[in-house]
Amino acid sequence: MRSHVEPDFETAKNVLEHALRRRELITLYCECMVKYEGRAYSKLERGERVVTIKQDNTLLVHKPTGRNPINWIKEGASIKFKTGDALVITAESINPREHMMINISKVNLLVSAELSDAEEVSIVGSEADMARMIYEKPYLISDDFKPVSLEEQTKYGFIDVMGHNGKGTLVIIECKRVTAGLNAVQQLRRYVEKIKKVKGVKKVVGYIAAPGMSKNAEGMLKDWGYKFARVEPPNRNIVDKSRQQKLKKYLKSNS
Amino acid sequence: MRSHVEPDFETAKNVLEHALRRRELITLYCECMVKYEGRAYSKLERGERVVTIKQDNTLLVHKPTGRNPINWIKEGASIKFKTGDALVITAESINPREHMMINISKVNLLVSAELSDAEEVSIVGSEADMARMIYEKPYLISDDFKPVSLEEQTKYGFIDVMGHNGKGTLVIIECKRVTAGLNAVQQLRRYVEKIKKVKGVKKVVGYIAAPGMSKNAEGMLKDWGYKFARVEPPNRNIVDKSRQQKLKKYLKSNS
DNA sequence: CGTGCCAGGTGCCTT
DNA sequence: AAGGCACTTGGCACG
Repeated sequence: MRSHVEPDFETAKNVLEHALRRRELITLYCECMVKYEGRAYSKLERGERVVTIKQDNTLLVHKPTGRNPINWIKEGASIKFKTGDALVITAESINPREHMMINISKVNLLVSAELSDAEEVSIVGSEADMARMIYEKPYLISDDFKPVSLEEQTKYGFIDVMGHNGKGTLVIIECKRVTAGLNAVQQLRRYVEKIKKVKGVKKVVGYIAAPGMSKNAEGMLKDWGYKFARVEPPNRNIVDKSRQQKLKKYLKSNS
Repeated sequence: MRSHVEPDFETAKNVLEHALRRRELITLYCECMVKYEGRAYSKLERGERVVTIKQDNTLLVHKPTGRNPINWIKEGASIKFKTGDALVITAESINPREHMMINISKVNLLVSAELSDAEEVSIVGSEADMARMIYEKPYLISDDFKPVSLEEQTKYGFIDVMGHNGKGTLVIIECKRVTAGLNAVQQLRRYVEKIKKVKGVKKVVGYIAAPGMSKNAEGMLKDWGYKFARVEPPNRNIVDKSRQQKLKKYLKSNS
């Protein structure tokens, strides 16, 4: 655990190089200018930001607001430091071929430490979870739906849930965990058409299973003769409702 | 600029509340456990991470590696701190209804500062830039292409470049800055069909303009009678090549 | 590797 | 607010 307040460039460079070698996670509060070239080209004029170098050499530049880094370079970059009129950090990666340059005119704070974290996050509520739920509770689609397979691979993509109805007609289901749009319908169509061709059958029933559909998407769905089943993804928004009501009032009164 | 090494929970809570009120950017190196519920449900067991609270109350939890936060809550969350056996941070937001809880068993480092950054990043090489380039250099598509409009809005999406050929037939171009896939072709198809209907014409020429196409996408393109024009997005990979060669060797020798 | 596609996608813009 | 879509998308799984 190292912490340096307003170090000069030479000190900062030494600390940074040491921390990078030791694979420490580095956080840098600084005034900087950033240039990026690679998959695109970008320039960010001087301002105060937080630069992070992670233990896999991921490099992030964060503005004081916003969820996403304003500039970044992915893991495995080659990172170097130079001093002169400024402290300059360069990061370079191949595949994709990219280069980033951070010109730092003032280092306000520099901290670093090695973090140990073996845990992976576990998430419930993905599209796969939704498909599984439908497989287990086929009545969510219709009374006569009999699921047969999950996440079947085809050349045109993979089909979330497949099965048949009472009359032996194939049924294909495309799940979306959020409102389904035009894209979802076209995806469904691709699968239906492909399956028709491959299996040599004339009729295949196609379903969109989602919490909702956009209006245009619904129109397209009808045009092509597919169906919609309203299904909520599992474990969505189980946040306590009364607490949320109180929060709503609170935020309102403070705005 | 405040920096606290291994503060006790009570101190940390006070500092955090003060920093939050002052809208400072907070960085916290700590050992923590994270639970999230809202659009999905997730749990992350105890480990060492960096927690960031940005000046708009964006909350990020970063693992020691990887580009993206492992947990987050977007700007405008209501953030609170509690102490007891642990230091607990809760963040709550409505729309979407979400809740996050960070249970901190050890605070290794706590820093905060108010950052000032008025600059916006400027990016060159987007799809829009590509469309503009084609508009100015129509020969990139074909010798007889005459562009007329850019980013035309339609109900079924917006069309990157539109124009006609020498014979007065409408030409629609869908740009992709990376290899075009099945989705791109279906997008193009949607626009072509829509335009045919709206303008009441039988023939519309459709183009994909991209640096490349996937094999399946190419097949689909041919099936539907559309065309492909190989176009590189502007300013892509202008990184010095000889320097990259050296880097490649360097990384190889160090692996 | 490329190809396809989900993501707690995010962010932007337009109706 | 809803919808459509690009993104230096990122990330994974499968051929």
